Amino acid sequence: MDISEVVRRSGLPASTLRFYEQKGLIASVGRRGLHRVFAAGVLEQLSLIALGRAAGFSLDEIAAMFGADGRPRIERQQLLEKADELDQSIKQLTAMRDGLRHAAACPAPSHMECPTFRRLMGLAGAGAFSERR
Amino acid sequence: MDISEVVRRSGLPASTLRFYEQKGLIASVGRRGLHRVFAAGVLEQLSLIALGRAAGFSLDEIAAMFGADGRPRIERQQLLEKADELDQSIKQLTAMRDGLRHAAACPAPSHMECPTFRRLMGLAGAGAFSERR
DNA sequence: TTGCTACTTAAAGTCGACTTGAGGTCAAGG
DNA sequence: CCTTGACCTCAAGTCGACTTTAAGTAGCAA
Repeated sequence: MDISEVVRRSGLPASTLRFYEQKGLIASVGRRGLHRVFAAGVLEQLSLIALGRAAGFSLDEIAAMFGADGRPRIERQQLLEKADELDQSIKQLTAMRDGLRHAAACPAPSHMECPTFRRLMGLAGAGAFSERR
Repeated sequence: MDISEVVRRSGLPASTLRFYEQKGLIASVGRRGLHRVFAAGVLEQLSLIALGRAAGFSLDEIAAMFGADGRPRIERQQLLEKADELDQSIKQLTAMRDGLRHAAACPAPSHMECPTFRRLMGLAGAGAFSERR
């Protein structure tokens, strides 16, 4: 496959593919002239990268999950840790969502008079939501 | 209050306070010599900013929520829209968390042989989790 | 009055994940 | 054979939210 086919089948721009290759996340199997040639497996690798990104791993972390052979070797421990992080995020986002919905429905003239809103503000001010995103 | 007291009571570094002032998010009530003097209300404003950030609003969006007087005027509509966005995120994160937990527990020798994991990969590769974070 | 130190400014730097631009090469179709 | 346009490289730019640095000023204790 040449790069244009990978672009077509992955939906990613060519610049991203070159960037990923430079970072060591994917590899081309060789060149035809100057042009990169990719193996079909690169599409699966790209899906895995997308999954890792969506789960919140950095590109460097994802790079570390590929062995020298290009096959993934993912520690189950790492998945569990990330799942726990996601649990934290989900809890916070849920509290935030409920707070926002309450404030939107709250009859107080200004949000500043709504105790629910103020409680959420207090939490945020105290850093209860820091270290996320 | 001088800046050091705001630092102490808000937990934010002075550089952030100056940056927020420059962005128009907060305002000092004047100067004592060169030194900024802040009104007590700035602490509440900072909490509100922290809340906005935690909910996923950008600093520019938050700035737009303050009237010229410094009092917040927040559209209920905007809160509902953000709540809906959060719902989306929560759904995706939940799916991701469950998928990771499954993969961690899955007896398949490699994650690549786990159908649940592969399904999640497929979704990610197809962009099902794009436009988040 | 001196001197310490906390404050001030403006500009530049950081971080992650890419994108963009300038300038160059070459495989393939006519 | 020649043109075309898809591909190449390397460096620099972008975005958001700050932080850092360098150089300067002034409030307050002694």
